[in-house]
Amino acid sequence: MKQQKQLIKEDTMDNNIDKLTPNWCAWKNDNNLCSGTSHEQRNHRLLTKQPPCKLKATEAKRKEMVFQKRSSLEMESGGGSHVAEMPRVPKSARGKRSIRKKESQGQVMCAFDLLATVAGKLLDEGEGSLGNASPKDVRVKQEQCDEEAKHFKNEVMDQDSCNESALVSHIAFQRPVNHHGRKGEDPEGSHAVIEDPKAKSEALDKESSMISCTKAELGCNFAAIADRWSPESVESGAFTGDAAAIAMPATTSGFHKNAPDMYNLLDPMDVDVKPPPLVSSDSTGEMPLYGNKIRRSTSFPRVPKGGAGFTVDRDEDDDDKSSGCTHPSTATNRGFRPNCTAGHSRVKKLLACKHRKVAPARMHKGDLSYSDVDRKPSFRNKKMYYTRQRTQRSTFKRRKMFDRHSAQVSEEYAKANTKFAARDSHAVSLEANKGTNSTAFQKSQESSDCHVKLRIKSFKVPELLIEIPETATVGSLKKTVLEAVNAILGGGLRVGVLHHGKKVRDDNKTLMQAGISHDEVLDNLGFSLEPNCAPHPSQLSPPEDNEFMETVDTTEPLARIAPADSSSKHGEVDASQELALAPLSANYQGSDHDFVHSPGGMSSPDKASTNSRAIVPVTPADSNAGAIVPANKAKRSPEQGQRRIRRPFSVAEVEALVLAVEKLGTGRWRDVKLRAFDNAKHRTYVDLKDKWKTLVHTASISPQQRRGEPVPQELLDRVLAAQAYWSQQQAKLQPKTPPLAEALLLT
DNA sequence: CTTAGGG
DNA sequence: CCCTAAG
Repeated sequence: MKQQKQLIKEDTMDNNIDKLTPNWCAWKNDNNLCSGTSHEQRNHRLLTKQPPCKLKATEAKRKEMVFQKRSSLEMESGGGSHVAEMPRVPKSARGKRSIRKKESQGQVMCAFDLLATVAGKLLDEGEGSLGNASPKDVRVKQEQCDEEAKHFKNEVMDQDSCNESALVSHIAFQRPVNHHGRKGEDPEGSHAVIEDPKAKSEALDKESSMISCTKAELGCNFAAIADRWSPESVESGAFTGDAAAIAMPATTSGFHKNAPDMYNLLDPMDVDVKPPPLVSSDSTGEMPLYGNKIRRSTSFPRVPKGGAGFTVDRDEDDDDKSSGCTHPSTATNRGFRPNCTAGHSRVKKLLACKHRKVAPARMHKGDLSYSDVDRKPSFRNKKMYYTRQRTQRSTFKRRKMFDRHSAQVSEEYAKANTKFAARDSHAVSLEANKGTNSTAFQKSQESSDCHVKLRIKSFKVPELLIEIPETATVGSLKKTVLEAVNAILGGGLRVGVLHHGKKVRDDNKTLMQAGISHDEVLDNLGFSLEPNCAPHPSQLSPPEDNEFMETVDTTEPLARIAPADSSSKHGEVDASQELALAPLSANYQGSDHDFVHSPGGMSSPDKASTNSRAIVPVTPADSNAGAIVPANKAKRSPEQGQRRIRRPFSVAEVEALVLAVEKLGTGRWRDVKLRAFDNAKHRTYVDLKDKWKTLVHTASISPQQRRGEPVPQELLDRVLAAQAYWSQQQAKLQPKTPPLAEALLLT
């Protein structure tokens, strides 16, 4: 056992070796054999009392490395299973190196309560920290840009550029620019016109006097607004002065099926940007404010500086049938990987969430949330995933209380509330005792057209955790904060509608049905910006919503934060940020490939190869999707003990699993995990083991008795074959029987 | 932390 | 999927 571990460590730590042997799995196998990783071997050793062969293994590893690499490659490619092993990133590199380093350097997290930020405290506090630079408050982050980091960075860049253009084109294509009234224009023009033909036609069917837009629509509108919170707009102060004006057509329904869409990260892109030019400029890759470093900010169209009114044009049929919230991993984040990665790597978002193990596990490695902080120990571990998950688990109980508490707090922070006030009545402002308030809204209603017009003066943003070198400039700090905000708004944002303090969950209800009518006192209508996590039932019930109803005019603050020097000449900051960021996305991507490729036979080669560079959303299987989402998706389960959501294995995953098991054999689930599901953070080796168990069972029962997504018989056959083979091996207890996976495969 | 198994 | 005993 020990030897095994040691060897594994070596494997993971020795970058050089890793690099020399892309196909480390192969030689690792060998090592395992030597080190007696497999049961047979272990057993054999025990039986034969063979002394551990640590040295032997190690030496063998190096000596045979080359050979192994070659032969294994041949073997794998020839064996019918095209496991295009992507160059693996040594665990050591994937882990939270940055974090580890940070810790060692006595960095301190600098948490900005966005709320406060918005409330205008940011500058005071933020700058204060910088200025006073008490070692405690400032974290110095000095990451070394090792080759891996660079590599990753490059990859990220590439991908991003692709994404960007892709996204832009997407936008351009799907959303012919619609110009709509801007705030201040006559009632007619100020209506948010939803151009969805369906909606329109349906609208006709409805009583014009009915306020029937669905909540989803409302949400979309807000998402649109949120999107406006772009650097440009902020910089220009547009956001500040411009209250977002939304007018919901009295009779716009028919978005039902799109409802889930509102949770989709793609939402922001659906916003109709007023000036077409902007879109185009974006597509050209112009990055007004941030330059290349901040890609995510350029991922979607920005609102013109003028901060002109805009409208939401929501129609896109959603490809995501899954309620964006329920399946965070799969559905929600597809479109925004870049955002997530970028934003999250540097910003630790405190997602509320009493999410249990899941959430942390899903966070990107670069993420460090409060909760994570608590688990510091884990971060030093090379095996992040496992560690994390486990840690979570083990720590979970102990931290129940804490979690609960933080969860609540976070939730509060996570909500941005909106307040509506009759147009004529000035925005109502409640005491923001908590300072958590985020939004101030004004609602203007015109009974004449039955539109409920809302004007959002400001939003509260979820709490953010920001880390920045103490050598960073104030400007960079501002920039960072802005970025953080953007990350949230752009990627992990959801809008919740509160009515009378209660969350209105049914997106298909019309406003009228929900009791939100133009002639109602809308003071009870509120909106909340929430992390784009899977909104779990539990989280939806917050009776305390009222707390969020406080209204604070945060306009000013916002403006102040945003103006960060667009020209960030703070190499340090950027560098560190990038570093932190790059590995993340790279990892993700890499894993992506890994995953996609693993299934070799199954997934079309094209797909696989293309995928690497493909736009994020393309995620084929799903396991990967899951990986992404995790980042900003804090699954919140009020009940700490919430069971993990069930994620049925896709055929692709099954194939990957089968493939891995064929090669590694049963009983080495951790390796299987590493090999085939390294990126599927939601799949633990236990899960894989269980899956295999069920697969074996499934394979042995009649097709009629099988349930769920049918697994190709071919795979099941392989399962049985592999199972048989490996059990036999185990039975034989033959130590020196190398994995005859090939044999199996060739059979 | 991993595995193996039962639930 | 969860939980736990064992190693």
